[in-house]
Amino acid sequence: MLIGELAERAGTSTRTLRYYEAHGLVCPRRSANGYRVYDEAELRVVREIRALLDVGFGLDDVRPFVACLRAGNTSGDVCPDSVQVLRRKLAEVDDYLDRLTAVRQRLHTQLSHAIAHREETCPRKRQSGP
Amino acid sequence: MLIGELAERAGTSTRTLRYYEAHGLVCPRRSANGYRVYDEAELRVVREIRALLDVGFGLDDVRPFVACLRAGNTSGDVCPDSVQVLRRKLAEVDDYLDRLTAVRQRLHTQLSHAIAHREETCPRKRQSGP
DNA sequence: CCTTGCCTTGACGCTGACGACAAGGTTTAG
DNA sequence: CTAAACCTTGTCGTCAGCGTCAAGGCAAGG
Repeated sequence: MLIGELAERAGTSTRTLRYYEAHGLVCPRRSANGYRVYDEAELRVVREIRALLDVGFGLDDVRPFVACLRAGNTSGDVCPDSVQVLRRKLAEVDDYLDRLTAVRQRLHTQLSHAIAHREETCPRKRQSGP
Repeated sequence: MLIGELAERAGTSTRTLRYYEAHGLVCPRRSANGYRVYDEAELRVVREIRALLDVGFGLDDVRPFVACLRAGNTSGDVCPDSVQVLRRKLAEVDDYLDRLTAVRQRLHTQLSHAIAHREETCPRKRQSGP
């Protein structure tokens, strides 16, 4: 399978695949003319990468999962390193959720206050100011 | 007040203040030698900007609040445009919270599954594989 | 006069995951 | 022969909010 086919089957671009390769996530063989040749297994790898990136992982976070798949596992998340990343990411997400919830609360309060204050400040369009 | 003093009092850097100016958020007078001169009111403006950026707003989102303060209001969020931005941002945050919650759920499930699968795959260090 | 410490503009660096384009080689079909 | 449709490497651009020099002007103290 050449890069174009893999890209289409994985729902991404050739640029992206070359980018992953440059960062050591995939390492295709080369045919005589220098073309990248991927085998079927790489499709699953690329899909794993994409899925994890979509969830907010960085390329570095993805590496253990790729290695896990390469090690012959049917799923990329069953290896210790992957589990560790999962734990860390879960904690990060929890943290972010907390902060975001706090921000939400703050915005909500601010909005209510602003509206109330507006009622008070500009009850009608007329103003009696100096 | 010169730029250095404002930066320190606002808890930020001179670079940041010049950046805000370049993006039309502050517009100080200039003294004879070309130095930026800010008055006290700008301190509140800069603090408002910082507070909103910390909450995840972009510079464009901040503009209405600055204008609102400049219009003489004691608070930057009482003007219609600010309220509109607040509403939009609140909606965005709610949206993000939803997605993040979904991701959290997914990570949680994946983690449980991975650990369970690991118990199953590697109960002891020995393996009887092919 | 010299140093110190402010200030000025200008321009590049950074982070991440690519998109877009350039300039060219290869293979196949007509 | 040539066009089409693949492929190659390399380089620059993107978004945001600054950090970090660089090179120089201005003011005050010793």
